[in-house]
Formats: sequence, structure tokens, C-alpha cells
Amino acid sequence: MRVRFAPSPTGHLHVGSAHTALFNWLYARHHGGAFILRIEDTDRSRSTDDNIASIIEALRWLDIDWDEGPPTPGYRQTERFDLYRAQAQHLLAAGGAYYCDCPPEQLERERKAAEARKETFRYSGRCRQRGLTAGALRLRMPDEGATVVNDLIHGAVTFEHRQLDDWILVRSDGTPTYNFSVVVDDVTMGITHVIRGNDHLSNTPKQIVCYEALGYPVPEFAHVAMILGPDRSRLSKRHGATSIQAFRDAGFLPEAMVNYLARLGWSHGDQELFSREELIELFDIKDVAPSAAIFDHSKLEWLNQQYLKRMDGGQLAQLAAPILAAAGLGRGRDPVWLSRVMDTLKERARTLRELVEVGRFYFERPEEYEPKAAARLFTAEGARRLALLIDELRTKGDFEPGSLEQLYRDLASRLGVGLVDLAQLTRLAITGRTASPPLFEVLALLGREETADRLRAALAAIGGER
RNA sequence: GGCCCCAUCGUCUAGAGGCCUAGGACACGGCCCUCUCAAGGCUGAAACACGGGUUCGAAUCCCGUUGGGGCCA
Repeated sequence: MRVRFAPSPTGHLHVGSAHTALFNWLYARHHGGAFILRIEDTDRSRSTDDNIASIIEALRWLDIDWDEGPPTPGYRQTERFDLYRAQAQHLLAAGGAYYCDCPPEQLERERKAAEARKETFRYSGRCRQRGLTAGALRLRMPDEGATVVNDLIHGAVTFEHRQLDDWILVRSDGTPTYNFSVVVDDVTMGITHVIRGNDHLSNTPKQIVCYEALGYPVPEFAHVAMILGPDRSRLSKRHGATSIQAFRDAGFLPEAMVNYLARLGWSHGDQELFSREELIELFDIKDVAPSAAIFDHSKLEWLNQQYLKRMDGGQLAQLAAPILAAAGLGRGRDPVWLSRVMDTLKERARTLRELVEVGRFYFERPEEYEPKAAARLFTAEGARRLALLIDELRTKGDFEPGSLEQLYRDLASRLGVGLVDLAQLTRLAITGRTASPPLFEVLALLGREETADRLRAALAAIGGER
């Protein structure tokens, strides 16, 4: 079996497109078939090479690989015009198509009239017998009966032929229409299963008639439900980030993205987490749901965190490196140290970006202290305790989490206060915040010198305020 | 407007006539754990759009209504 993903390079790879690409890819990998990438760039005004590069980059990032497609020549529609012309001539010769020179204005009038009668506009077919040799090329459609699309997801969907008219295959300027070029491409590429968005279901009966007129077998069809925004309209830019790159840049992992997209419209019992191998093994079209799904950002974030948590510190350090660098942090740091830092952060962030934000204090001293907490903790009593801590931390122990905790516990009981009192005071002084990874790990990672410096800075800040 | 698709908690979904007192997950609330925040564990609230059939029995089958989406312009 052979499937294809055929994006129009009019923008970045949209999550909806990525969704159908993934379903095609999973289907091919599951059944050991071929996955083909084809670029539908007939709309020359909106298609750009940059967009093609961007789509390819996004697919690579998702690790969706193709068996045939760019950069091999012949997989862009603009390179295939000879094929469309040849098939059009073939149809014309066989009598399946005919030229039409009806002026657009007249067609428009008829369309309006049909609308006024509350009927479907259907081209009259008046040029059918005229034997013209130029104009727009129309496909001769049956006047009666119906075409049934046997969809793998929706079952049998019937379209009455009186709703379908002789549609244009090739415009009078010689360019093929979308529906025609798709059929020719799928036929010449030997596509056996067309898995695409539900928005193409209405086009399918026209295409089926074209396959038959051309004398080729009709492939299987599977129309996957669309992805909607929170307001139930088609997911678009006004709902926020929609391109795969945008999610990558926001700090999502490709594994999480693939897992999330796979679970949109597909499921396998109660399971939520799937490795790539599991997806390939378990995915099947028969388990794909027919109804549209709303894109849920918070579930994606949760999934991303699940993957973050399972990753080791070293990997995370590499993945976070670009974000760290962009924030001007972490330059020249020891990889082992960075890896330990990441291990303390990964359970506290849903994205790589958040991870860097949460761990910012590891790389630079706090510029300010949370005001409410400072008012509560940075008091005269707080200053006394800080001074005591500075003194204690200067010499005692080996500055490892275990001994640091012991030191704090001892001091707390000596002062007759809770561990929490000393911990929060220190946390605020060290990170500027009241929430952070476990304090003693943080202190150990920062080291004796840095810890002492930050505590002294906090002490000075208290003094300065009073 | 015509045609087509869709309809289970707020969201993703399980459910293929009796297993359903409708299950899981996200999000939300509570409790536990705990140096904070998380993570984790336990727990709570939360849905079969509506109306007719079919059947001993319907979330599941059929019809209609309503609502949402798409295609054609």
C-alpha cells in the first residue's frame, strides 16, 4: 500500500496538517507501506520555497520520514504539468471531457438564478455536443444515479449525481484545477489509500468519477476529522500558535507533540502515553473517530511534562541549550553540573521554556525579592537568622544536600523554630522566590561561595531597607 | 442557500443492545506526602443534545429536530 501527504506550501506546517501527515505515516509504517511527500504548489502566488523548506524542517523535527518525495525531482506539482496535460488530452480523446467557452458572466447569472430557486447550481452542459477545440476543459459527469464514497472512517457516503455538475479540469489558461491535479498525481504515484482532512470529503465523488473516466482503480479513502479551536471553529491563527515550529520554539518535545496529535481522534483503550514504536504497532484506521476534536493546550502541556520528567538531565541540558543561550544563560557551564541542575527542574516545568524560567536563579543572582515574602521574612529576626546561617555555612559540613539538611535541622531546633522558617528565609535570599527545587540540592549545586555571597547580599538588602 | 460530515463530563476519549450505579486522562476542588513549589498517591464534582420509534431491554440500531463543522460559490 502507498499513502501520501500533500501539503500546500502557503505557510508553515499547521498542526492540522501535521495531524493528517502523522496518520498517513503511522498507517504506512504499521502496514509496511510507502509514505510519499508531495508538494502541492500549483498556487504559485502563495507557494514559496521558504515554506517548502519550513514544512520539511517541521516533518523532520517530528521525525516523520518519507520514502519518496523532495528533494528527489518530480514531487512538486509545478514539475508535473506535462502529466496533467497528457491526462487531459487522454480524457478529451476518449470523450470523457469536452471544451466549454461559456462566458463567466453567463455562468454567474445562472448560478444566481439557481440560488434564487433554492437549488444547487449545476452547469447546464450546453457545450457538451459543440465539439469545441479550446476553452476550459470540463469532465462529463453522469446526470443520474449516485456515487458512493466508501470511506474507511465514515462508511458509505452517497452523493446524488444531480447535485454534481460537469466540473472544470483545466482552466482556459491551461492550468489544472485542484481536484484534477490531485487525481492525476494520486493515479500516477500509485496511491492506494487517500487519508486526508474531512474538508475534502465533498470533493471525493467528483474525483471518483474522474478516476473512472481515466480508467484507473479508485483508491481507498479515509477522511480524518478536523482539529478545531476552543470556539469550535477550524483551528487557525486567531486561536494562537498553530504551526509546528511555534510549538517547538515554545519548548515542546517532538515526542509529546506526536503523542498528543495521535490521541486526537484516535485512542487505544485507556492508554495516554505511547512511544513511537507503540503507535506504529497499535495504530489503525478503524480506531479513528469520525468527529472533530478541539485542540487542548493544557493536555499537550501535561503530556510534554510527562516526557520531560522521563528524560535524563544530560539530554535536557542539550535540548534546553538554545533557549538558555537565547536568554544569555549557562555559557561555559560544566555539563555534569548542568545535567544535575536539569534533574532538579524537570518535574517543575511543562515546557523547556518554562524549565529555563524556573531555573533562572541557578545562573544569575536574584535581582529582586518577592515583595510579600520579603515583608514577611526579611525582618530584624530574619537578619539575625541569616547572619547565623552565613556563619554556620562558612565552615561546617561538606556542602552536600544531606549534611546541609542536618545543619539546618540542628540550627532550627536550637533556635526553637521550624525547618520551614529557615528554609523559606534562605530560599528567598538565594532565589528571590518562595518556590524552588529542594533547597539543599539548590545550595549544593550553587556551592559554598555562591551561597554565602547571596546570603550576604540578602542581609545587606535587609539592612538597606531599614 | 444547496449538498456532505459530526454529536458521551468544560476538553481528549472508552463504550460496537444487557458487563453502565456510563470507565480513563487533562483541567478544576479536597486530603495525604513535604523545607517551598512541583511530582506522586488517594479522593470529589462533572456527560450519553432533544423528541419519536425498534426491542423484553438502547449511550449503543432507525427517523426527525436542534446545534456545530465543512464543501460549492
